[in-house]
Amino acid sequence: MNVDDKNYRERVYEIVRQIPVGKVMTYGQIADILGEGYTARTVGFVMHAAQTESVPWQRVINSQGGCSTGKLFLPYNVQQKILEDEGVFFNDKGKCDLEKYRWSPDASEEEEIQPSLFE
DNA sequence: AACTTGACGAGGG
DNA sequence: CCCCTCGCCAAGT
Repeated sequence: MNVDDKNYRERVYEIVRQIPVGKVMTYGQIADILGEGYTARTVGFVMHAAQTESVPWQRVINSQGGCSTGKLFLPYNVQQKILEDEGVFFNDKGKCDLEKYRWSPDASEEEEIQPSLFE
């Protein structure tokens, strides 16, 4: 039952570690995968400490397609810079096209083999 | 044990 | 389309 305690963070890290280069996920998206009881705020809180957990924390952005790193911790758009370096394009407003870069774990996790792909 | 904070998000103006 | 408000939850004081 209490499989969670503080292990829900591990679940977050596991999910984030699966995000491929050039793709991103939103806090709310991850919270939704964790299940009921978890919200985007919680995921954001976890990600705050993710930098020391060897996870591609930069691939998690807000639902608006921008980086919420808050300009108070990092010099400035460090996260955006890294993502741009990974191939994610941001417009002059600091937003990227989620429809294009959003990634879902079950999309390539559970469907690891696609028979009809060779049709 | 209560109050405050924060890498969020949806909705209304 | 931008801005403000309110709701949500875990952690730190």
